[in-house]
Amino acid sequence: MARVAGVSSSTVSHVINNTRYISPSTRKAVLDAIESTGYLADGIARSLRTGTTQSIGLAMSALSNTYFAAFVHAIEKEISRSGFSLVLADTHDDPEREARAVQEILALRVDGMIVAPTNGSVAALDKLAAHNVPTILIDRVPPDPLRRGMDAIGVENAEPTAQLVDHLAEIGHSRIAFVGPNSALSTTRERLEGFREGLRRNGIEADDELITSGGTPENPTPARIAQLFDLEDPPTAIVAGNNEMTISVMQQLRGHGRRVPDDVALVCFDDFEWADLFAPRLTAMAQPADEIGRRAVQMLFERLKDRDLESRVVRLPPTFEHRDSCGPAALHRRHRR
Amino acid sequence: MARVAGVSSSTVSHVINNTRYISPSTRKAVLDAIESTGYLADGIARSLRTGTTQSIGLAMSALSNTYFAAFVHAIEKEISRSGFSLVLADTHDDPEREARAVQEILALRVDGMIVAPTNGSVAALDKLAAHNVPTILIDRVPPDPLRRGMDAIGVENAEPTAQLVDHLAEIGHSRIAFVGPNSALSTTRERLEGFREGLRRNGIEADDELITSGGTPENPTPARIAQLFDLEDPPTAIVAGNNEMTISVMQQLRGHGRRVPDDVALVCFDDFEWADLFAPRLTAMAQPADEIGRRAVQMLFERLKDRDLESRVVRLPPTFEHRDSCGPAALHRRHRR
DNA sequence: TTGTAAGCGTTATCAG
DNA sequence: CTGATAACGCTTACAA
Repeated sequence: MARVAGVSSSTVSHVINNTRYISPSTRKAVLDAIESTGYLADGIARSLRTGTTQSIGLAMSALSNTYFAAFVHAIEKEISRSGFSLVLADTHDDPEREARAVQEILALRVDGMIVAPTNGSVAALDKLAAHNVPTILIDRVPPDPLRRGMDAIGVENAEPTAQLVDHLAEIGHSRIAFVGPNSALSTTRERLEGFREGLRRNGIEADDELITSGGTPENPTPARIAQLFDLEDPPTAIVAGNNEMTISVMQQLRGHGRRVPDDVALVCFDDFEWADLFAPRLTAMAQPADEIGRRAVQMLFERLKDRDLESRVVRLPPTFEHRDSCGPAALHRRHRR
Repeated sequence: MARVAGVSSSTVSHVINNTRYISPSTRKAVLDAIESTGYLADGIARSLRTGTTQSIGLAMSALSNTYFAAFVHAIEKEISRSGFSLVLADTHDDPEREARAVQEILALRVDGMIVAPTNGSVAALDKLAAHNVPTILIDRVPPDPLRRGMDAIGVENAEPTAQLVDHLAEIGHSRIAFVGPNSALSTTRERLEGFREGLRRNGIEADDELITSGGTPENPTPARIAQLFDLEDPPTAIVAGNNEMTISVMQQLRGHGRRVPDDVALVCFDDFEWADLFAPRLTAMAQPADEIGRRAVQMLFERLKDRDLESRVVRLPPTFEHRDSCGPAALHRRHRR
C-alpha cells in the first residue's frame, strides 16, 4: 500500500489520521491510491498498536425481551453517533451464560461495557472489574455499593408500582395479584416491594397466594399464573411485573376464558408501542427506555474520558399511561378523589 | 505473563490452545498463573496474527423494525453457539448510512457479514465484494444475479400476498388498498406484484389510488394512509405490506374513527407475537423469522469453510395465520367455496 | 516535508 | 518436551 502510492507507511498513516502536515501533492497521491485499491485500514492492527478498539460491548437478555429492544435501539444509535461499534451478546438472564458472554466480548478488547446484570452475576462483574473495563449497569440497579469504575442507571420501581396498586384500589379492587419475572432481579424485588407498600397504604392485607414471581422448571410461569385462577377466591385484578409477564398473563387469561377488563383488571409495568391501538388498551407504567439507553452511553463515554469519576447511580421516573384495561375511563373518574 | 509462570510465551500459547503436548507439570504451572493473574488472551493480537476475529457483522435496520428483532434474536443465538461474537450496526434503511455501517464493521475485520440490503446499496455490497468478505443477504433477495461469494435468504413474497387478496376477495371485498413500506425494497416490489396478481385473478381492476408505498418527507406514510380514507370511494379492505405498516394503518384508522373489522378489513404481511391476544386479532402472513435467521448463519459458516461455494438463494414460505381482522370467522366460512 | 524503525501480544516455524 | 524468533499491519518517536 505504501508502495503503490510511492511513499512510506508512516506518511500513509498520517494522511489517514490527519496527524501531521503533508504536502498537497503527496496527500493527493496517497488519497488516489486509497481510492483505486479500495484500501481500508486494518482496525485490528490499529487497535493492537493504540490499545483502543472504538467498540463497546453490550450484554443483556436483549432479544428474548421485547422491552429491551428499545434499549438496544437507543444504545446503538448513540454509540454509532460517536463512530463506535457495538458488540452484542445475549445473556439469556443466566449467570453462567452471562459470564461466557462477557468473556467473549472482553476478548475483543472493547473499550467499555454496558451490562444488564442478571442477579448472581458476580462472576461477570468481577471479571469486568478485574480487567478494569469501564462499565455501566443498566436496568437492574444493584442495591449494594457499586464496584469502582462502574455506574448504574435504571428506572424507579417501588413507588410507581405502588401507584399501580393505588389505582386498582381506588376503583374498588382488593383481591390484587402480582405476577413478576425472575425474583432474583433487583427490578422484581423493588417492584414487589412497591406492590406490598401499595397494598399496605390502601389498607389491603397481603395474601401470599396472590404473589407469584419467577418460574422454575417444575413450576413454570404459565402454570403459576394459571394457579391464580384456580384459587377459591381468585384475584379480580392483576399487576404484571414486566412486559413478558403481561403477555403471559394475557395468554393464561385467554386460556381460562376471562376477558380484560370485564372479568379482571390488568395493569402492567412496561409499556408497548402499540398499546393504544389494540384492545384491551393496557394501563401501564412506561419506562423512558430511550433516555435510559442514551444516558447509559453518555455516562460510559464520560467515564472513558475520565476513568477516575465517582460511581454514579441514576434513577429515572416512568410515566403512568392511563388507558382502559381496568375498565372504561368513565368508571374510574367516578371513583377518583 | 510468560515470566510469572516461568515459561516461554510460546508454551503459554500452546497450553491455551492445546496445540502441542505439554508436560503435566508445566501445564499446571501455566494454568495456575492464568488463574491467579486473571489473564485473558488478547483477542486483538491473536486476530492480527491469525487473520480471523471469530466475529461476524450484522447490518440491518434492525432496531427500528420490531420484526427484525426476531431475526437478530435467531442470528445471535446461532452465532454464539459457535463461540463467535456479533457486531451490530443499524443501517436505518438508508444507503448512505448502510455504507458507513459496513465500512465500520469491515474495519473490525469480521470474518463474515449478514446484511439486509436497503435497495440502492450497491456501494455497500461493492465494498463487501471488493474485500472478499463472505456475505449473506437476508430478507431482501435481490433479483439480479448475486455477486460471487454471496448467498441470499428470504421469504416468498408474491404468491403469499396474492393469497391475502384471495382471502379478501372471497369474503366480498373489491375496494382493496395496499399499504407498503419503501417501494425500493425488493420485498415491497414483490409483495406489490403479488397484490396486483391477486386482484387480477379475482377479476378486480387495479386502482392506483388505492396503492401507496413508501413515504417522502413531503408526503410521509401516515399522510398517505389518511388520504385513502378521504377518497370518494374509500377502501373496504387493506393489505398492510409489513409490520410497521400495520401499526401505521391502525393508527390512522383510529384517527379516522374506523374500527377493524367492522368498518374495514385488515390483513398483513408479518405477524406479531401477541397477535392472538389483543383485538383485532390480525390475520397475517407469518414469516419463519427464526428459521431464516438460523439458516442465514448456517449458510455463512458453510461459506466460511469453503469460500468457493456456488451462490445460493433460499426462499422459505410464510404461513397464513387466519384470525379475525376481516370479520368473524363464521362470516368467512359462509363465503368460502 | 518525509522516512526509519521499534513495538503492540499473539502464533508458527524452526531449533534444540 | 520447550524456547527463540519472526511476522501480522499499524502508530509514533526520532532522525533527516
